[in-house]
Amino acid sequence: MEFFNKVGKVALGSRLRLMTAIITDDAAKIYESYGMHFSPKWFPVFYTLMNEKEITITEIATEIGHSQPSVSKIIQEMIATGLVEESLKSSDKRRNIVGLTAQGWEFSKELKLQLNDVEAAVDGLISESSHNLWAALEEWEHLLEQKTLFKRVNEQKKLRESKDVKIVPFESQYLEAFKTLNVEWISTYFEMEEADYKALDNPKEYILDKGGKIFVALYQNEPLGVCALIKMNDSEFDFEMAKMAVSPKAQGKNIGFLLGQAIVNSAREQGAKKIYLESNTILKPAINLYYKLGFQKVFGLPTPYKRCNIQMELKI
Amino acid sequence: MEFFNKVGKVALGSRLRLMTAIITDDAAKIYESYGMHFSPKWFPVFYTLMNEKEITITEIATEIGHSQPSVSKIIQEMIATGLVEESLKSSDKRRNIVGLTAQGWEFSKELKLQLNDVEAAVDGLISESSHNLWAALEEWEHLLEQKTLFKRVNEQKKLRESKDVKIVPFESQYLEAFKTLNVEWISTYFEMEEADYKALDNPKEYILDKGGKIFVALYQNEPLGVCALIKMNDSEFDFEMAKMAVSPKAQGKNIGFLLGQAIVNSAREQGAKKIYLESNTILKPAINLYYKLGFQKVFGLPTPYKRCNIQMELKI
DNA sequence: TACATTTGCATAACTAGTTATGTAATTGAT
DNA sequence: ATCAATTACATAACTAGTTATGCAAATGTA
Repeated sequence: MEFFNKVGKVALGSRLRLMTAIITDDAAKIYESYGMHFSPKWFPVFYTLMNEKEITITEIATEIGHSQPSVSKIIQEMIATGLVEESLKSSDKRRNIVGLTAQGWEFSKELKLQLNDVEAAVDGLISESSHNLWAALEEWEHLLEQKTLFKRVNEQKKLRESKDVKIVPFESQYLEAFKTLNVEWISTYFEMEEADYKALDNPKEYILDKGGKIFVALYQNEPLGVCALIKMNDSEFDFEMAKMAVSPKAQGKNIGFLLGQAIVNSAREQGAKKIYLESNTILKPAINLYYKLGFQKVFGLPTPYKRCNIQMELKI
Repeated sequence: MEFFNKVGKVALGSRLRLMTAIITDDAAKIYESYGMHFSPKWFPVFYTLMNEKEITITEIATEIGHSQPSVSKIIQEMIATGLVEESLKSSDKRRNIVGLTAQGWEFSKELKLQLNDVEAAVDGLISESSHNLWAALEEWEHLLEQKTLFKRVNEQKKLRESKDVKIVPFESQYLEAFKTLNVEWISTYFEMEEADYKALDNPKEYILDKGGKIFVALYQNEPLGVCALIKMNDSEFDFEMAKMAVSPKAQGKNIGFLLGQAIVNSAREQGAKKIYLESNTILKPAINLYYKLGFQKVFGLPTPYKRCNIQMELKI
């Protein structure tokens, strides 16, 4: 298909569907040419019955990776042709234990011959090709089980968008953003407190003039994230990371991580030994982010905030 | 899937279907996470419209390898969401020329970003795997175009069944088979002639005693094919291959070829220089077989048979 | 110029799967 | 012992494709 070369690998799904159609169409012809009245879609179920002798419908479904209704329908069709019988001995009347009939067993002998031929043909195809389709499918099942395509694409998205994020030092034009972004999330999850208003209304006095820093994340030149590095009173070398806020509409762009990195780098440049932070465990993505940045839980330090129920520290 | 390892490569179709389902399920999630109201199945059509600007439904169908009704339905769905408009200028009123709306073009910009992410994710998967699924699919499309799976399986069947075919010299117990197998095909396509009855009723006198041979093909100990090598009157070293007959129920087991080989080998052992045969061009599989055995057309020799319209010869 | 054939498309009916739902039988918890 | 929860299954309704069919428009041909 010329089309696939044009579109590129995003059409993987379409290409797979086409190949599936080609193969199953031929499968139907193959059964016919062997004089077998057998639908290709019956195969996984029939094969399972050949090996398991007696088994319930749900067991077959999990074995072959189909839905239970799918197996249910297939079994009904095979009963109609006389290959399978149902309601075999079971004390549990919900369960429908099915197995092959004498005719089914007879048929399985013919089927085995055909399977050998098909297997040989597929092996031939594999040996003629330099890329092993069968092995590739097996490998992809594995890789996608470990991390879905969805997750992989989202990682790419984050990566791309984080390239458009610029972390810049605070300027007076970002005064409003610094306050509104913080008020937004704090008042969503908690109540604004006295200490919040102090820092958000007067960042110059409470943060910058005391030797702290504020960083702003710009996405397409709009300030969508902020975070402060505040010098702690007790020690020359201790800082607090606080007032991190990212706009909900900019979530998933890695902004939190980039701000955190900027904070840590800045602290390091200033010769910091420790960075401390306070948070609340209901903010799960934030806590995960802090761990990712290298923070560890600590206990028992005093705090002015009611909402604080977890304290963390990063030793530099 | 444990199942596929048990079953082996005959389940290729099932495995492909499962992988297709996994990929398209994730595709739907991906569009959703980008905030796009877009169904994955629309993609090939939409992509074509992005590149072709204006195009008819049938043209799209051939381009992307779908059926025309499939494209017809997809276009209707996309018109309903406002991405596509139809009935664009055309003097031919049967044709429905479709193209993207302004909204469609707007959407295509977003889509391109997403496509980059997907392509990067798929490339990532390919580089993580040792078997390239994308390349394998492309290769298989090619290989199956050249020779379908159906044909490949049939070749394997022939190969297997020809192993169960034994070619043995004539014995008196095969007298009846020699006649009935020949009468069967001759009277199907032509009329029995005087010369037929002579040879079929008295093979000893007319064939064997004159230094000829008859071979019988046994499949599961049943005589299902016969063929004679007859010494020609004019020369010590010339033979005729005649009275080849294979039962219709044993077709496709390579029996004709095996009989032909036996005849040729026997002639060679007796020091033959030429083998001659007579046939009719309506018997296409037979003529093909003779070519396969190495026979070439010759012209103008006398023959007692009305049904003969082609004469062939193999020089040894 | 008339009429048969071909073309382009929509619609209907089918296929092989899915999810959602209802029901009877069994199991578990008080 | 009773009642809620779970389980096994069938059935219904949906999805994404297919082939079959019918109709109107265009083309080809005598």
